[in-house]
Amino acid sequence: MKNTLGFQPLYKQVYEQLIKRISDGDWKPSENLPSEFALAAELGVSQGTVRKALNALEAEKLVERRQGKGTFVTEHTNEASNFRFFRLVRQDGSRLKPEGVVESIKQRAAKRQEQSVLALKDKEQVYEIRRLRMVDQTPCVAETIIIPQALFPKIDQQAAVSASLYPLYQREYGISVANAEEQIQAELANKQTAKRLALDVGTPLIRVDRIAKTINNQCIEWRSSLCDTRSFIYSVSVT
Amino acid sequence: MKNTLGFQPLYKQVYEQLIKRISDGDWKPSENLPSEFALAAELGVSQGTVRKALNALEAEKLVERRQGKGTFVTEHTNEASNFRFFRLVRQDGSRLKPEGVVESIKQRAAKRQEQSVLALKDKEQVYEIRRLRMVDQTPCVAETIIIPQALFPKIDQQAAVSASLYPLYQREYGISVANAEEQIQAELANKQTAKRLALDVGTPLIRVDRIAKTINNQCIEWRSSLCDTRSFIYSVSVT
DNA sequence: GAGTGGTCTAGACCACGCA
DNA sequence: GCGTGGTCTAGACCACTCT
Repeated sequence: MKNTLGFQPLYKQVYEQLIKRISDGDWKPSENLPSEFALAAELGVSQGTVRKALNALEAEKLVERRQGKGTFVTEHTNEASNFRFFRLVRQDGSRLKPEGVVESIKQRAAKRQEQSVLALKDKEQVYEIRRLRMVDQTPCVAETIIIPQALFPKIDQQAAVSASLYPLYQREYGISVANAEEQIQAELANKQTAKRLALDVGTPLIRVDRIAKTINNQCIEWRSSLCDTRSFIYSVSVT
Repeated sequence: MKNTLGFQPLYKQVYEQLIKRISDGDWKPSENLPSEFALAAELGVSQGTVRKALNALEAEKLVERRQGKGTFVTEHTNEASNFRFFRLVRQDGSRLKPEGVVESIKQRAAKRQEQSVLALKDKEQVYEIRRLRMVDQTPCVAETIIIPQALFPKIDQQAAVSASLYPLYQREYGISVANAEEQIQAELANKQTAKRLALDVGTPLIRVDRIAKTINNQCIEWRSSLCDTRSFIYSVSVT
């Protein structure tokens, strides 16, 4: 790893190298990476350069570093994943702990739009998961989740689909969601949605369309959530 | 600035010191900060420590650094400010350049909720600005903006209120918006909103409530935007 | 060419976690 | 007491900008 051929700064090369090895599964979630000195020796760079790469990985939440313990691949626990990706909060700003109720899981061929969003081949299979998220026994979000069958085989036989999905993706399939794009629109509850969320037809809802991506920017989930925002509010900070 | 008394790391102290001097106006927007070596000499620390502080400031978009030129206090231009804080995009993801049409600017006493959000005293005065944002001659957002009169004197006499406001705040009043919290709810267009946005009563809209803060976390604006999301979509990335 | 930030290195010392 | 990451320093060299 000399700098003679590379156009990229050394620490960037180290960064990419580490990303590759993490996504290859060289180190599992919650597993210890080698120490800074060990990585530096292995890659033939100084410890400071490795540190810069590791700090960048930490900033993107791909690893967690703890003084005295070491560097760990970020693990999606139910709490952390929920805190990071579930953006509905109470009026006072406090966070929710929603439970999931699975309505249905179907396997079918991907529709055209799903093919393009998830980069699927023609006629490729997907799972369509329909869930309700409940807070205090009251439904507040109706989700439709589309994931490629090839990436998540037999997920319809998993009992844990009612919990947070991202920990399941990571634990059972080795797929970690690294970031997501969300798009929000307003719409009215139709008859079916009204029934799912136990509210009146014509109630205004927000539709949150999320495309979730891995560390390699591969799109692995398309999730559409209809949220009743009378009790809970979608909250985000702009920096 | 020795480390004997400080509980904080040196670079953090430097960081806070620089924030203070920026918000005191020691350096104006788009003005050059001293070089790393000059700051290091002045503060009695090494250049590497100053660099760490400056990089942190850059990560929070408070300064911009350019190789060969120097470090500058971030300037809110119309384009940059719009790109950063205006989150509606077209269906294809491309960004909008909205124009503003001022409907009214009134001065009045702050209401109770405004007092608490903006940390105002009883009976303190605010401006209430009502604007429409237009794209291609079509109104898509109806805004109500509340700002303390004490911070923005005579803003009702400014011609530039129809443009992006944050550049105006910075240029005319020396107040820079550093970050914001947005909360989103769905609601139906009432008669007045329907008229403002030229759509039917009962059309579903998203209400985006934004609280904008300065570098010192002082809340300086409360903005409520009603957005027609049939043509444009609120877009945000979750990391 | 002079001055700026960007990269890379090497080494010292500190704070934390654990056996 | 050892190994980890966290801080701080000092110095070398590179890349970019301006004059």
